[in-house]
Amino acid sequence: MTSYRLYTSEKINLKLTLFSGQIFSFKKTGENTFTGVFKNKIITFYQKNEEVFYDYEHEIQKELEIFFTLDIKYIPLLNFYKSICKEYNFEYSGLRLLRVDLLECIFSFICSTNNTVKRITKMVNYLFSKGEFLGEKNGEKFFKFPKLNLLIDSEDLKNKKFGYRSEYISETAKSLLNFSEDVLRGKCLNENFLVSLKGIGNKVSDCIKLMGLNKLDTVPIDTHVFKSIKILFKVNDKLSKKNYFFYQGLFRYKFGKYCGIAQLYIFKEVMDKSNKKIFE
DNA sequence: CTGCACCCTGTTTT
DNA sequence: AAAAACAGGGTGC
Repeated sequence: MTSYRLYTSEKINLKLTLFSGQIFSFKKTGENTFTGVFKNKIITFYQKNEEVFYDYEHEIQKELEIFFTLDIKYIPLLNFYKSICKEYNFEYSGLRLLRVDLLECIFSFICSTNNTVKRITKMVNYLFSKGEFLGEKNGEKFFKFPKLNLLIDSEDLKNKKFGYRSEYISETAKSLLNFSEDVLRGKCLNENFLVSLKGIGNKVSDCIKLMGLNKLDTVPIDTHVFKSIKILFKVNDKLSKKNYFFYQGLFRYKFGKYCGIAQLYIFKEVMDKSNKKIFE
């Protein structure tokens, strides 16, 4: 395990980014120190002033640039959003959109329905605990994401208070069992595949596309984002299965091909304003 | 195809 | 103190 510096053209706020409801597998393991699993190995990030360092088996600058979407320059993008939208501030805070491992993403967001970040985190940690043990950091244990056959025991999940999501996880694991990860990636890019899985509707599917499939023009519409859509486009409507794609199209037309990032920043502002403690 | 009750559980509000 | 509503939706009738 060696320590490396992550070189970034824009400052990253680790805490903001790792606990913003995009990924649920990182744990605080010290002062400004966060540990999780990246590409099946333990990674520890820590922030010293504005610089980010990481402990990993080897140097992974390029891979982390992808993880933190450092290939996209947020500051010009946010300036553009400021120019076309006065309802929100779009202040760069070091919050980054993440590109998350596809399988982790799928099962995390199945857990997310009608749920809070706190409990999603608990559930996702339990799923990880079924995987191969990797090691400990500051008393916390870390595991690889489990093989799919370890996720089909719905009774076990029910006992762990997964509720009606137990069947969703079990059924989806069974459905995905046949595919290699490469094949799966291709299939998930298909417009209709994700929503054909149990427990995945439009919103969860869009979360998976945005974070797990590098489709940055995707805007997952939850109740909070829909509230801001009503303000932005001056409509008074209810979100339904039918008009979901209409409003998504409206949002995409306004904010362009990285509108998923606009969504992330708007969502954050809405959460901050409504004083909801979702980020902890 | 649309609308709507219901779903598990933990927390907050009434 | 108990009940209802809500929480970053989805399913199935």
